[in-house]
Amino acid sequence: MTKKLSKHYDFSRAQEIVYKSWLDNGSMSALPDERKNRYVIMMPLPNVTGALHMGHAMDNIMQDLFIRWHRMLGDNTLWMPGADHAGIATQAVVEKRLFELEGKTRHDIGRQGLIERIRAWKDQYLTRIISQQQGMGCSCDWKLHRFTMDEVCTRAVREAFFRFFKDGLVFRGNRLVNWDCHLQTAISDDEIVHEKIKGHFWHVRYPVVDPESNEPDYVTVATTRPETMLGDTAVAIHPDPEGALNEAVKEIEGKLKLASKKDRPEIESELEQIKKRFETHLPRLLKLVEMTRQKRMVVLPLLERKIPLILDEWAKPELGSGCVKITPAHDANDYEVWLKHRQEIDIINLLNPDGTYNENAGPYAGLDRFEVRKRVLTDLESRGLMENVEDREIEIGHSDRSKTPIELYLSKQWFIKMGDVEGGILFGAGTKKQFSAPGLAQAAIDAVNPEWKSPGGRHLIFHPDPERYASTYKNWLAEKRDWCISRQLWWGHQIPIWHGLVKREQLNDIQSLVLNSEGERLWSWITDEEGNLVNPAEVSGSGPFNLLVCIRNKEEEKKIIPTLEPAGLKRDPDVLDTWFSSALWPFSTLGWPDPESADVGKGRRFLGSQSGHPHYLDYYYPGSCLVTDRGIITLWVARMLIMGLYLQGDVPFTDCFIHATIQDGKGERMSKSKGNGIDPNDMVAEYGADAMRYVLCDMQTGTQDIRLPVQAISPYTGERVDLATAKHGRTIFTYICPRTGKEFDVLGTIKELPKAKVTSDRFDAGRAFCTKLWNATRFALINLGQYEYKPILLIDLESEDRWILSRLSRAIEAVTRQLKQYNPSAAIGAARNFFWSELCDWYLEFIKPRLKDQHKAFVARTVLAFAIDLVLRLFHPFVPFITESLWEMLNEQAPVRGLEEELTHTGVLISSPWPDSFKRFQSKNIEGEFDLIQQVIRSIRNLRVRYQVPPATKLEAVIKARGELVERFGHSNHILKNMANLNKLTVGEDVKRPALAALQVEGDMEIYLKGVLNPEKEKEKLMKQKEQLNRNLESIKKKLSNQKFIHKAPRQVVAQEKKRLEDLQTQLELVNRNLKVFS
RNA sequence: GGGCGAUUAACUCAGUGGCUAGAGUGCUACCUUCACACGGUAGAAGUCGGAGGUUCAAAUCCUCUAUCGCCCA
Repeated sequence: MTKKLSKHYDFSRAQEIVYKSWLDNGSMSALPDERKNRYVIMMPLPNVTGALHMGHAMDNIMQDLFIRWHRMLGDNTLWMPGADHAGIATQAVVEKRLFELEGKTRHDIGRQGLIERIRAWKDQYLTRIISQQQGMGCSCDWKLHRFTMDEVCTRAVREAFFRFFKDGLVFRGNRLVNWDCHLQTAISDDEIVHEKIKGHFWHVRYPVVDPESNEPDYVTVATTRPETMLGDTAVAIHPDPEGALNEAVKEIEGKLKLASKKDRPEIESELEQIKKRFETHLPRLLKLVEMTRQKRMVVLPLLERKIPLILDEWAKPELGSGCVKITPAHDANDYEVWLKHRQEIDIINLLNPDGTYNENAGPYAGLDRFEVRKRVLTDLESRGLMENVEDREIEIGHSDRSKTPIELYLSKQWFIKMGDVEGGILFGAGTKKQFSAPGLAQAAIDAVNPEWKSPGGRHLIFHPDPERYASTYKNWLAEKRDWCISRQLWWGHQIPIWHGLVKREQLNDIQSLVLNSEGERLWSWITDEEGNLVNPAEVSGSGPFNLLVCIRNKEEEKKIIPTLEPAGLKRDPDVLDTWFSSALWPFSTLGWPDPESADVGKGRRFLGSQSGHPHYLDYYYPGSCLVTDRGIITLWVARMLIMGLYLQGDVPFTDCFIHATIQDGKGERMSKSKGNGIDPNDMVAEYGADAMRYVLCDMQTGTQDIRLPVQAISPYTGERVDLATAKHGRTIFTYICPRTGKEFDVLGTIKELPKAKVTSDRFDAGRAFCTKLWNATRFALINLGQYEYKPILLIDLESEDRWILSRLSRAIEAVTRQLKQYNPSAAIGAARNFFWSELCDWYLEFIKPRLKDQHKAFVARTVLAFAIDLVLRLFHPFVPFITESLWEMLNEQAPVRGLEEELTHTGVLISSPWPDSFKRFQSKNIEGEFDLIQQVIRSIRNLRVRYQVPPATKLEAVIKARGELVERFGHSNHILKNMANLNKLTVGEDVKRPALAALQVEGDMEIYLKGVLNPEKEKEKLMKQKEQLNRNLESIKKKLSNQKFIHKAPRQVVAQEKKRLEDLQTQLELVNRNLKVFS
């Protein structure tokens, strides 16, 4: 059968068969058992927004690598797969499609209608995502697959929210959101496209109220959005304009000192202008500061409203007039100012949700924002309040979805309190791991402190660069900014709070309901104006009261809603931030709060205890390692830590491996929506899963970013077009085929253009590797013949066997060490280096003669089978399909492998043991000997190339070397003759230089190749060598003559240099002596 | 604007103070040798972004600077 093995690996067939066998054997199942050593990875949930791209592939393959490695190490492994409903992103995609295809908005089809559409979308993409993951070989337990909106997760979300609420950590407050006036929804920062456009900077005068004779009668403020002035509630001035100007001068002077000549004039003029301000602006600003202290006011033109002057550092004396208008409800910076001055100034919202101005805009009420701008400008002009207008490039945020300009809009949102809380917070309440910490954020910060330990004795470490990523994490958490958890969406977990104004008498009904429910099943509070929560039982007054009721679960809802709704309480329409549910992922998936009663759905694995083993939550929480991209350290990792600590009393995982971000050839982040995303399925189809995995593993070094140049396959010629250099067509998603000059699309955005597949020739290397591995194993299988294992003694081994075993042992050590250090590239590099450069390039060649020799074949076969077995194990976590296929063939040919003892295996590679390092095989002597042999063989090959002697021509060689070396060559004579294709080899200390022979000086050896000679060539070569030697000698001599080096450098380094000097001198003498011969 | 990081061969990347700075791809020459041409052998190719500093010694540490990327505002 093996003889029929094709030269190339048929990956598509192999992948299908192998994956099915893993599924059938239950090789990927996670079941609690008696093992104490577990390894748990919770998959970073892909969004159901769309299909996966190469960034996800990297993430999944890194996880699979570590899961497979730990499975082979004998750990009980769980890799939990799943997907995220991704609220905003998914709803946006579906809404966009709805509008494009049917011209409808969500309001046309209603909440239920939209949710159904999104569910259908989700089902479609979830299927696609899973097929992509299975296609690349992910060995997760699919029977555990979770979705953030399935029953198990939904229950966990409710429970978690309830606990936060009950502990007083949820509150409602104001917040500026990005408002899309067209779609009438808040949108996230990622959905804003920033564009630079040519705009204007209008300088407007605000008259001072009752100015005295020595006072200015107006202040000038500048704005790019004049219509927002209607919402101004103050004008700010820097509290210390002189100091601020001095600072500015200092800074520019500092810049000037370091500036290049070219940049100087510009900086000098800038400096000049600021210095002038001490005369032109400062007196006026100082006067205004004084007036501010006297609580003076200015008049807001058009509305004739009096607004105060305030002191705030946000006003920059070095810019504009030095004064700045404050519009808290429609500008993020101004809102910050308002927060600081909320006792002194108002906040005025001007907008209606549809983008028209409301009653606060006085005469402008009811007009659209664009119309308001026009009228405000005309009115200011006509009143002579417009000082001047500048042209200026301004940045405007547009909604990615409606393409209309974004407004900032003040709205009520729900928050979780991240800061410290008086009296601290109890973490892990009700578990065996209770502890107290000052606040949610603080607890998560503590968790990365190496000194800190959870009650379970754990903390979190980032890899591969612990400090860098921990600092990203800590810096973000240290701000302790409250977490806004509400979103004005329909797709997601609706906030389980019912609220509204309740009259005194109805309050009693609700209160009795609270009292009637059992224990802690229900919790409710009344908010006061500040958003603080008060127990209804303690409320006095006649109302109405603003009441919030949080209901813990669906069963309770049924009982309580009939009372709540008639009383005027309505469920909050908002849904929770997607990250709220994904932050619970490490335990919501395991059935928390109660695995025994978790409703897992059809065909899924039961999470309760079975066969006397603990249930999933007890057994698999806390997990081991989170594998993700650095982009979500704050959004997700930090929040998982908070949730884990707060609800379980322990970190959700002890290690966090941050892998590289994949970029395209231009250095831009890869994403499907940019058109530079590669679909892993396409690569799997073109190159095979293993080839793709091989390259991704090889690319995963320590650095943050990896460029993966992408090419489109031209639909016209089938040739590859590099997208980093290709010319764009009419949009950024279309390119011009260089051969035909015709345009094609990479995303399918323009229907009349053909769509090109995106690929990358970077994967060629992976395919080449797979072919090599395939053929090396094929070679072994062919040559094993009727091999039957018998134990052999180490004394039976030839020197090349001992050499390859020594190298193999070191390779196993290196791969294992690099995996421990989270360096997949170095790990696969060590494995490849052994396999390709040592096993294939040398050892297989060494043993070819023995394999043909009946008497010598057995030992060679034994070592060969042994080495191939271990190579397949070493490569399995990286390239699982091909290794598993080859494993099956190897088992057929040679079911038992081993040297002195049999190697154990399970029949399938996925669950066979990771190799021990066989340290006893390591020998420096034998490795040194083979270094020498390789050196000689290379020299002879080199001579052949120089004299163009075909490799097939047999030659005679003579080596002159020191006595100890001569002895070494003694027992490897046959190897040298074989590898260098010699018919005769003479080695000795005193051998004579053959008359007609080319020469290579290698260290202190002289290697002669008989039968060819060109004195000129020899001379040239030796001269070159001499030059090189002299250069090196000079630098060493210089070093050694430096007394400081002799005295200060470590003794070892000095000794090493001295030794090198000697070696080089010996070699130089040899070269010189031979030069004389040819002259 | 703040933070983090990158800049090393044509390309993609290793290399955290000490041999002549490495690998893979690509390139050049030769080789269809009975595992593999998705292969083999040999080779060419780098003033380590720039400037300054610390050190006996710098790609590596420090300062500044340029360019690019990411996160946050």
